[in-house]
Amino acid sequence: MNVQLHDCFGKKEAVLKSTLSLVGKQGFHGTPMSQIAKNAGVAAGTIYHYFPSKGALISELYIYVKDRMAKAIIDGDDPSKSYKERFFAVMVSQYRFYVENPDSMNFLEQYINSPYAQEYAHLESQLFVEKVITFFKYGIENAYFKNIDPRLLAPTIRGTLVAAASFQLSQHMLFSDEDINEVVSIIWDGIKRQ
Amino acid sequence: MNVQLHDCFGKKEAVLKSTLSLVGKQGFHGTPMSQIAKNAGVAAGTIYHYFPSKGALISELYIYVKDRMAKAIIDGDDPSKSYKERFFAVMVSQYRFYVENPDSMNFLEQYINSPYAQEYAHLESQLFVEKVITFFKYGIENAYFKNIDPRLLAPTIRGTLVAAASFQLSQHMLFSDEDINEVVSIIWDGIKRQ
Amino acid sequence: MNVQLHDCFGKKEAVLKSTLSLVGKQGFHGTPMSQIAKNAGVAAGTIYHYFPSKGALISELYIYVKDRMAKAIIDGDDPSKSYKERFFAVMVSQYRFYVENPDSMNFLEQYINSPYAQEYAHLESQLFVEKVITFFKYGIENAYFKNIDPRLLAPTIRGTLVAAASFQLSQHMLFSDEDINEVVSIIWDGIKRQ
Amino acid sequence: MNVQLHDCFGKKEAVLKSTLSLVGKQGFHGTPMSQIAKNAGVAAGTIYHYFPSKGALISELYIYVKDRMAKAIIDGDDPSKSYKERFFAVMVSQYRFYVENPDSMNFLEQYINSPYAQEYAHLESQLFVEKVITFFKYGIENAYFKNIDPRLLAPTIRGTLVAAASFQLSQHMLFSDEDINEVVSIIWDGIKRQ
DNA sequence: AATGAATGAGTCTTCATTCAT
DNA sequence: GATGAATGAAGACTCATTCAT
Repeated sequence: MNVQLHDCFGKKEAVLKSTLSLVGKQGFHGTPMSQIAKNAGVAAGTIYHYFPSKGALISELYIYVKDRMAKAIIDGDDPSKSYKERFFAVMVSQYRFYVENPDSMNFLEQYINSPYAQEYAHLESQLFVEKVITFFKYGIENAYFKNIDPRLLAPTIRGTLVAAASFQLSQHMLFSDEDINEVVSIIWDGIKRQ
Repeated sequence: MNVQLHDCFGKKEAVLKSTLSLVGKQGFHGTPMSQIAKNAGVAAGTIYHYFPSKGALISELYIYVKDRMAKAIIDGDDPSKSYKERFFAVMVSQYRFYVENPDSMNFLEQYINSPYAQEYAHLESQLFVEKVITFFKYGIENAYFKNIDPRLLAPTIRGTLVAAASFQLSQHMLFSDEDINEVVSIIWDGIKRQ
Repeated sequence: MNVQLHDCFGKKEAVLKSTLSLVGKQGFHGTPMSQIAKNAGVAAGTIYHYFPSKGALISELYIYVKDRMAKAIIDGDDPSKSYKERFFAVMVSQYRFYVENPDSMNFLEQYINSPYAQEYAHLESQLFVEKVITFFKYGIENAYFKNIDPRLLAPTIRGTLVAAASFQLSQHMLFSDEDINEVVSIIWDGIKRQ
Repeated sequence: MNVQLHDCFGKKEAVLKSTLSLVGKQGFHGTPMSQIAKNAGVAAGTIYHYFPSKGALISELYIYVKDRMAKAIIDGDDPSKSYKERFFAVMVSQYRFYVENPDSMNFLEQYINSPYAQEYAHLESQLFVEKVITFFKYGIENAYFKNIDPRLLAPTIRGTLVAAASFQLSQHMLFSDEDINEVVSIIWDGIKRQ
C-alpha cells in the first residue's frame, strides 16, 4: 500500500528512465516507442497517457535530465569559497555527472543537434537557468572572464567537458583528480581574464 | 548531351551534395533516400549504383566533407610563420569554413553523435589526419601546448569553434576579424603551455 | 448534491446527448468514447455501466432519437382533419424536427448507412412504428397513395425531407411556410393516387 | 506484352476496384488499407504511390464511381425523344446502375454522409455535372418541373431511387419494367409542373 | 455507482531497398 | 548505367474496453 504512495509517479518516471537509457545507446531513431514501453514495463499505449507524442517525451526528458544535472552541479558549490575555487568545483561536478551518467551525456549531446531541440526550443530546465547560468553570469559581470557573450560560454564549456568525459569513457580509463583539474584548467585558462 | 561525357562522376557528387544539403537541415532521419534522389536529379535506384546503403552514403559523405574542410583549413597555413601565428590562421580558416558551410557543420555535428559514427568508426578523412592532426601533434610534441592527449585536443577545439559559428549563424551577425581572434584566443589560452 | 438524487438517470441521458452532439458533427469513427465521456462530464468507464459497447450505445441512441422524432411528428397531428391535411401537417413536423435538430438528422442519416444499422437491425423505435408507420399504412390501405410497398414509402419521404432540410441548413436560409409546403407537395404529388 | 500495355494503369484501377468492393460492404472505417492492398493483389505501400492518403483514395474513388454512373445514365439517353421520355429513360438507367452495382450505390451513400465529403467537397465528377446536372437544369429552365432549386432536385431523386434499389436488393426481388416505371413516376409526378 | 489509469491489438503511413525494363 | 514502380517490414499513434480502487 505504502509502496503505491511512493509509486504514484512510478510509470511516468519509468518511461523517462527507459527512454534515457535506450536513446543514450541507440539514438532517437533507433529507439521505437514499443521498445521504450517494454523496457519500462508498461504497455505501449500507456506512454501516451503521460506524453502526447514521442517528441514531447524526448523534450520532457531533456528537462528532466538537465534538472538532474543542474542539481548535481550545484551540489558541489560552496558560496563561501573564492569564485575560481567555486568554478573549478562546479566544473568537476559537471564532469563527474557526465562520467557517472553517460546515458545522460549522450542523450543531451544528441538532443542539442536534433530537430527536437528546434521544435521544442522554448523548453528549458528552469533549475539549470536559475542556478548554473546565473553562476556563469556572475563570473562575467564581475570580470572574472573575458568579455564573452554568455551564450557562447555555455557550449564552449560543454564541448570541452563532453570531449574529456567521452574520452575517459571510451578508453575505460580512470581519471585522477589531477587529470580532471587539468581538463578544467583548459576551460579556465581559455576564458579567464588574462 | 556532351555534358554527360564530362559528367561521368557528376551523379555521384550530385548525390553527395544533395545529401549534405538536406541532412544539414533536416537530420538523417528526416531525409529519405527518395528526397535525396529527387534533389540530386537522379532516380532513387541510381543512388545504389554508387553507394551500397544509406549508411555507406552518409559515412562517405563524412569523408567527403572532412576532406573539404581539411583543404580549407590547410589552405591558410604558411609554414614560414611562427607556430602561434599558424595556429591562429588555421583556427580562423576552420571557423570560416563552418560559417560559410553551415550544412557541413551541421552534418558533422550530427554525424559525430550518431550511430553511423560508431558503425563506420574505421573511416576517417586521410587528408584531415595527415594535415590537420599532424599539425596539432607538432604543437604537442614541441611543447607549445599543455600535456594534453591529442585525442582530447580535437574535440575541445571543435566544440569551441562550432559553438561560436553556430552562435554567429543563429544571430545573423557578422563577426569582425577581431571577434574571431577573440574566439580563437579562448582556445589558445586554454591549451597553450602557460 | 441533492441534484444527484433527481439525477439518477442523468448520466445515462448525458451520455446519449453527448454522443448525439459529437457523432452528428464528427461521425461515428471520429468520435472516441473518451471524448463522449468528457463531453458528458463522466468517466470513460461509466459509459460501460449503462451500455455494454459502443455499438450498443449507438443503436440505443438510434431508438432514443427516433422516439423523439416520432413524438415531434405526432404532436402536430389532428385526427379530426382530412387525411391530406394530416399528411401535410405530419410532413411539416418532421421537416421542422430535422431543421431544429440537425445533429439528430445527421446522426440518423449516418446510422442508416452504417454497419451498426445492419448489426442492430432488429432494434427499432416502437413509438415510430406504432404512430408514424401506422399513419402511412392507413394512407396506403385507404387508397390515398399509389400502390407502393410501405417499406419503399418511408425512405422516399425521408430522402426528400432530408434533402430539403440539409439544403436549408447549409444555406443558412429561412424557409417560409409556403416553401416548406412546396417541398411536401413534391412528396404528396409523387405518391398520391393520381 | 500486349497485356502489359492494357495493364499500365492496372494497379491503380485494381486498388480503386478493391476499395469499392470492400467499402461498399464494410464501410470506410471497417476497411483497413492492408485489406484493400491484399484484395487488390498489391503491397500496402503500393497504394501510396497512387494515392497520398486513405482520404484521397476514397475521394478519388468517388469521382471514379460518379463518372461511371454518369456514363451509364447518359448511355440510355436519346435526345430525339420527348423530355418526359428522356427523363424516364435516364431515371431507369440510374436505377439499373444502382441495382447492377450495389457496391457503387452503397459507397456513394456512405460517402455523401461522411467527413470525406466535407473535406474533399471541391472534388466532383465533371462528367456528371456536365451531362446529368445539365439535363436536369434543362428540365427546370424549360418549365417541365416545379420551380425547385436544382440543388434540391438531385438529392430528392437520388433518395427515391436509392430507396427503391436498396429495397429490391434486400428482398432479392426482380423488378419488372413496369415496377421500375412506377418508381420513376413517383419522382416525375412529384416534381413535374402540375 | 463511479473513476480513469492501463492495456494492446489494430491503424495508417513511411521509407530503405530491389529489380524488371 | 539509369530508372522508378513495387515491396513489406517497421514505426508512431489511437481507442474500445477492463478493472483495481
